[in-house]
Amino acid sequence: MTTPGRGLHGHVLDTLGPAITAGEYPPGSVLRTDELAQRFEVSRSVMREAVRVLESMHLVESRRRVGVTVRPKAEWNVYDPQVIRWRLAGADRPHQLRSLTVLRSAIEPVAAGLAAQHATAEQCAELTECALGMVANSRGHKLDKYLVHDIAFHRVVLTASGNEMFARLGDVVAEVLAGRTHHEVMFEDPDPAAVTLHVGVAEAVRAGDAPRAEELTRQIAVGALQELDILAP
Amino acid sequence: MTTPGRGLHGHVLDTLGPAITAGEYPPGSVLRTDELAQRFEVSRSVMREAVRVLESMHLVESRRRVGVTVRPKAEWNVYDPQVIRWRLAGADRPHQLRSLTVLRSAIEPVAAGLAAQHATAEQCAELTECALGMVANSRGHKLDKYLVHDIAFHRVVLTASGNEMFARLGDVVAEVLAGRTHHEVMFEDPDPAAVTLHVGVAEAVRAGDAPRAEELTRQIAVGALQELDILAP
DNA sequence: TGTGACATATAAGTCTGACTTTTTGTCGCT
DNA sequence: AGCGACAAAAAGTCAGACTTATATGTCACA
Repeated sequence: MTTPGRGLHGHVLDTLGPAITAGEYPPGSVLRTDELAQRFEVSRSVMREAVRVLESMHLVESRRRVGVTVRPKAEWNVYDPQVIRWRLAGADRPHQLRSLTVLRSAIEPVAAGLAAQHATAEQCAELTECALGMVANSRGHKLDKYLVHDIAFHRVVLTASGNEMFARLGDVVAEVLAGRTHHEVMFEDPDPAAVTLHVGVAEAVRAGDAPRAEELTRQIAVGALQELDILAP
Repeated sequence: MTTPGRGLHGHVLDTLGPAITAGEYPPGSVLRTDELAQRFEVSRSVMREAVRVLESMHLVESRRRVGVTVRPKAEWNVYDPQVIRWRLAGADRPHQLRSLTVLRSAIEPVAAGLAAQHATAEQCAELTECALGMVANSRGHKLDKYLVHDIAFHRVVLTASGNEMFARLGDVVAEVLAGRTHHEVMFEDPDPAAVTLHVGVAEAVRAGDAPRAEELTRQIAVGALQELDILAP
């Protein structure tokens, strides 16, 4: 997604970020800039830049005469895409995946309802195209191709909602869907009911039927929650 | 909220951040580190740290031989609390307030439903206390006191949901509520219906009645949307 | 006239060392 | 025990020199 390790400070972040978000340094742990600079074999300037970025994510706090202290998890900027990626890549993955799926279940139905009101003709076309692509790859071990269309589908819905906050969740949803397909419990072929629901959403959006688009998307969300045993089946 | 201007690089951010998020530099604009360092009368090291932070927010992109280019709005990390504050403080305020209110309307009902299932006894007590505080200050020009309890109420609900992503929206909701009271259209006294709804939510959460908590919160959300003319009355 | 290789200028990136500032812990005095 | 002065520690700041990547212009050749 984002270019990894761009520059020396990026390389440092690629190591320190995952370590912190994985809880390797408990809250209150103290790091010292000079020591870190030595450990990563970079200059203090580079290390300081890395610390500034971690600080802007509220992962750490830098105080004079004390050092760089790790903040409690409750203060982290958990919506930062970088933080989300780090957590998804580490031991926190299952927990993060659940949090995000609950978030999706709240957002996407509303987004679909708004999309039904605001989607352009072009977006409607994209949507049906995505739905068709899902149908076409819903049988016969074509999970990867299915995934591409699934991701595109949800991204279009979020974008078409016309709300910038929703739109920016496209990347997050993509990570969740990809994660589910590649690492979590995903049956050999996707649930046919889910595929049908996606087609229905595309139709509802095209027809401008907001309540129906919202309701169908809510059912998709229920399915996603059930997959992770968040909701009783 | 967050300590402003902590250190020189913080002061630079306090000026550059609002300027960029206000659209003063159109997407693609090129800034040069050295020039900025001169303008703000800081060393290049400090300026570089500031740029790194802006880069981590996806507000700018730094490339060799080119400079620091401003990214299009669609790529910004719009969930970054700092970015939200900057936008709320600038000309983008009304638009940002609308986006956030729509976000709230999607999240909070679900959060309330979850809170009804997961809230501790202590959280239930806090909630009723907040609701009572709202009732007590709902008449007679006590908007500021009312606001305090209103903010606390929504923060408790979001926290009690047990979802970390929801919980972290507490600050955002606080900003929206404060913004509505202080700058936007807010009648002399809060809508009595809204107050009643809050009391109802507190009761529903205490009773563990998730559907009711969700539905009542949804009605609160509808009210908030109507206030901003997002929803037809 | 167009195209490819090459040279050059430019701005970010990096490193180092010296200095400043703030904060905290400690020690001695009352 | 309380209080104030002092010293140490770590981040913060700055200046300057050097490195590296790369966009762009130039020139020879087809």
